[in-house]
Amino acid sequence: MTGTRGYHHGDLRRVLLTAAVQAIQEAGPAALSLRDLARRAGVSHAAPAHHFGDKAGLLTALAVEGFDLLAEALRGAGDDLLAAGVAYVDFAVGHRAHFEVMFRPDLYRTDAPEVRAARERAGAALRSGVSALPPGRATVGDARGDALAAWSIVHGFATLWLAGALPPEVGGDPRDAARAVIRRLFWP
Amino acid sequence: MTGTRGYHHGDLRRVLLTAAVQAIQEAGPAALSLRDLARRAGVSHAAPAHHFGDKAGLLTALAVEGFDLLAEALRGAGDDLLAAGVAYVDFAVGHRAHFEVMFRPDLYRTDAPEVRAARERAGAALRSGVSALPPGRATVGDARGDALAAWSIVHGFATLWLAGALPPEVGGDPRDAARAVIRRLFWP
DNA sequence: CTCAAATCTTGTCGATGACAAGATCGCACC
DNA sequence: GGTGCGATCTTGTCATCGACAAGATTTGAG
Repeated sequence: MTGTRGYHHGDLRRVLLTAAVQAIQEAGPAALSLRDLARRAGVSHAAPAHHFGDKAGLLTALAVEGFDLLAEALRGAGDDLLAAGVAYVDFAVGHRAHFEVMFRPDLYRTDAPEVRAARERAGAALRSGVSALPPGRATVGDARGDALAAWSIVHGFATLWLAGALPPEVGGDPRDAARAVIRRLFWP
Repeated sequence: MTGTRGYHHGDLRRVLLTAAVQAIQEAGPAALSLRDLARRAGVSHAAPAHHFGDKAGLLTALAVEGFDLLAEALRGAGDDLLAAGVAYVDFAVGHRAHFEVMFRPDLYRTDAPEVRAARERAGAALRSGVSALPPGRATVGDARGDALAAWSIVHGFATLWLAGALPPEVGGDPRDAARAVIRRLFWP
């Protein structure tokens, strides 16, 4: 139970997921290799298949974990729109590997029941974070449209940040830059 | 010059790029295979390497082409902010393969000089599209911040749309949905 | 204590990317 | 009109990868 010795690893599933996060942070999801993960974990090349079936299975598990981590982060931000937006960007930067997998439907099985459920939990947290518009800026009509606009702007900023597409003038702190961007949406 | 006969293909480079666009649209960039492209083009498995060096080289060429197509699309939209935003989303949906490669730095050589140049051309077109804010909504301070917010919201919407992450209530026409989202940024 | 299921290993196959070496073509130059 | 050289494409090869099959080891329920 304490480590990696013995025939049975003890907690291989978790170790593989953690190694996958590490590997994706280093070289992106495209370069991910199950055999490399097995080497990192000190097990044989076929061990990962037992826990995840195939590569898409491992990434499916990673996506589920990612949506749950995102839901948790958004809940922690409370009902404040600005805080929720910053939390979204902060999650993307802080859990880059999860985030990069979650929105790449060609990499995993988006229709798996666990994925649907986790995605729904994150969606509920997101809607809750957007539900409270700033005072003096009541919803004029379509609250769903407000939510979509808010999601779009934070998702776009996070994606551009992660892609390294933003010019250097934006600065080095994603939270500060994100705040300035979000403010322009509902505090014009 | 007219086709694929003979030892020399005639226009293999272009044919391979077109086949790559097709293949990426079918199965995503992760499933792209140089040997599959060679089969589609009717050439040997090593022919692509001559034109692009390696897989990253082919995707680099695809990214350059994508940034140039984007610049062209944005210039076509003129100086209208709303039109430029819709054009951005329209480009992402209409040139899905290019767009999915352009913002994935782990897939190609983002520091190649041709990439830097093409990216700069697209960036200039983008800034020009955002330069003219709607009447009655003059820039209060930071025009660069306005541009970043506009880029973020259209990029985020396009990415979420392509990922199939948006709920069905958004509707089937990305241009209409994008217009509604963009309007919330500068016409609150 | 026994045995079945869970876990991991070894072995293998087809596919892939990258590289090397050779064949063929086209064109500038004489 | 030839000729040689560079560009283009082919064939051959190797290490790596994902997936699968079959076997070995361990755990734990009964």
